[in-house]
Amino acid sequence: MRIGELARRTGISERALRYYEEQGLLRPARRPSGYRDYDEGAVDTVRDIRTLLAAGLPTALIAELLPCMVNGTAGLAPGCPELVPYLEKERDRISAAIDDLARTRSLLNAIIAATPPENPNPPVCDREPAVELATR
DNA sequence: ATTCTTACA
DNA sequence: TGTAAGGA
Repeated sequence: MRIGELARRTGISERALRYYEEQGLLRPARRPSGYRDYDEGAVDTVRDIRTLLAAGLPTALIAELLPCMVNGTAGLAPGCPELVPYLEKERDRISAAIDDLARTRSLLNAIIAATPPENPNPPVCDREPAVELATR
């Protein structure tokens, strides 16, 4: 099938599918026309790629692990025990990131909590804002 | 009509 | 990642 059909059947944009190929996650054949030609298995492969990306794995690692993954009753799983350490390493990296953000949040909370009580008479900011505050 | 590559108000 | 441009 061509990229359009795969995009439809997976719900993934053609842009993303081409990106996955660029990252070595998909290797579709090419037609004489230059059009990419995906086999049926590509549908499942894309699903697995989405799963792994959602799990926070970097594309470089996904490219290496993907061919070794299998589908057990519990879903996508490592094909052999040797892969587990790689997954655990990523999990630890994510845990560390969560901890970092938690610390950042605490700091921000402290700043917010330090807000002065309601002022009887209006504003005290005499300076003009250095930049426009984005309205998002 | 589809897809391809390249590039970025 | 979206999207526009310019070709096949």
